[in-house]
Amino acid sequence: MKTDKLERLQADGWKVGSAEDFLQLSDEEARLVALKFSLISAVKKSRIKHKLSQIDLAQRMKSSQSRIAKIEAGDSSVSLDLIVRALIASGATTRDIQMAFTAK
Amino acid sequence: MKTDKLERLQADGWKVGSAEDFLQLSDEEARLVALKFSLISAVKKSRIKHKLSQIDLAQRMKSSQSRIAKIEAGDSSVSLDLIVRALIASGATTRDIQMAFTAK
DNA sequence: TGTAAATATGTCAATACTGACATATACTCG
DNA sequence: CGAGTATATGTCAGTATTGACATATTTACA
Repeated sequence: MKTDKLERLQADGWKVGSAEDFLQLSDEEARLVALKFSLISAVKKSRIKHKLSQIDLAQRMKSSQSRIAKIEAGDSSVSLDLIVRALIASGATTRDIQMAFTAK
Repeated sequence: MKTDKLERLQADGWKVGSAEDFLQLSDEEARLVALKFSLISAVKKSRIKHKLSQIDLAQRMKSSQSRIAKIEAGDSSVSLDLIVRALIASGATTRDIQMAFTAK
């Protein structure tokens, strides 16, 4: 992973610790972060595909527009639960979710 | 889903609301719950497969034995984040995780 | 049987996540 | 250029989730 991306992650509040820690970041942590970003990307794609605005999606899942924006922005305050909820509510099929999990 | 299972879910703190609500439970909610349980099952399988005790797994992911027990018991206080962390820390491969999604 | 290891259950203070709100910025089109 | 719509950002009080701990129960096996 490139240094500028690392800096962005840190600036966004992701607890990656120091650069040294990050480079030694356990495979487990790295995989979890990668998984989250993969699902986030799938949320945005699915929402657009189904022609839903952030407000539409927020209403479907009883959340708020600002929270959908935070999900798609990769805000560190967003849980995996919420990401998957959004993905499901956006109309993604089980196969879509599976592929998001599989994608590197 | 059978009534006794519904009662167990409610007793365990899952917010499924009344029986009527549950029967009308949105497909979204049902899919999320199903996904969680599928992943939980995968955690237990993977931990056993890799010959790890709950204490071993807890140490790997810097959690505690009691929390691992709660994960595997399907405790409603456990987040999807923690379940996936456990799955990854237990040694499950990306393919294992994918299969957990595929499993009904 | 006994007993050591593993797993389960209950609690709680600390922390993380939440929806809601206000407001700012960006994007369409006329 | 506006005006309307969509998305982004910052904040916060309420709620959910956390690791840790004590303790109970189950399991494995001599």
